[in-house]
Amino acid sequence: MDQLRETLKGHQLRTTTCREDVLSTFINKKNALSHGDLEGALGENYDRVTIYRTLKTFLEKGIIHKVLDDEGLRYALCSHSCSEEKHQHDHIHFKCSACGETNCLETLHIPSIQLPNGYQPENFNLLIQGVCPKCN
Amino acid sequence: MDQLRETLKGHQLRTTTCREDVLSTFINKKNALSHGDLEGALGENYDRVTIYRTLKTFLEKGIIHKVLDDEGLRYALCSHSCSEEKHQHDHIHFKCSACGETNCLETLHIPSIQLPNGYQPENFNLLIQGVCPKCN
DNA sequence: GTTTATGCAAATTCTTTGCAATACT
DNA sequence: AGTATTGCAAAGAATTTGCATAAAC
Repeated sequence: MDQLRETLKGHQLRTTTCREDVLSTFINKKNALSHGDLEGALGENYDRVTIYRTLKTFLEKGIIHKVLDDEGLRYALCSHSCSEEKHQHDHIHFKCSACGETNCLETLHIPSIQLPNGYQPENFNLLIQGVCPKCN
Repeated sequence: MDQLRETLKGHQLRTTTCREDVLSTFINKKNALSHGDLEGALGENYDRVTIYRTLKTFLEKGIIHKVLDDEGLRYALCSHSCSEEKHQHDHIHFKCSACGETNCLETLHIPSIQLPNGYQPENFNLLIQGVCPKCN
């Protein structure tokens, strides 16, 4: 896929098979993935450590972002044009208590909230837990 | 403090010095605390494992709840009357990027959000990152 | 040819489990 | 006395680091 190479180049990253595979896994399964999920998906192809480092690199370059819930840490693709400098910061994640999947609801945004005096908000992160359409 | 004993009894827990100390640490420092924070605060008085178990117990009994941000897992006191059965589920947490503290904004609640069809929400968890009044 | 990424081994850190001794009611 | 909690040791996960080899540009 040249799509993948483009994305990597666009973030000043060398094209390697591991990075391509990790990236395409995120694109195919559209939900948030943990390190373990990736390890499972990519089988024995890559070292555990390499996956850790790939995730770290992708985070730093703004290709993915962290998603947290009660169970732990996951990662998901940044929607459009995040980079090292600029990040999109208005995420709503939905975690299904039935199937366990976590997805970004990109079309929604978080309504503005009146904070008490002195609080200077910079970004918002909403996690909603419940039952998703597939399991409903 | 008899206040502490009352709280523990109220949740069907035996009074032990470790539980009292953990609970009073949460009450004194009013922000969210990680396992490591508690270990630091309580010094060498208790075993690391005991603190893990105390946190787990407090969680189960509804004395504390989990707070998540980019850095990881923390815990904070439940506002009023959470119990094993009933939990209050509408948290807004504010994490200060300057001092690193995370606090519950208990007086606020999350505005209702129109989810796409099929999503059945059960609880909401909003993390706002920015600068808190103390650091502003 | 130079720089960057990978794999392997090993070190750290985080969290859980089993069990005997201790403390609580 | 009877039951729940603690501490210690040890096991098991999760994550990080160093360094030599291999791959990308």
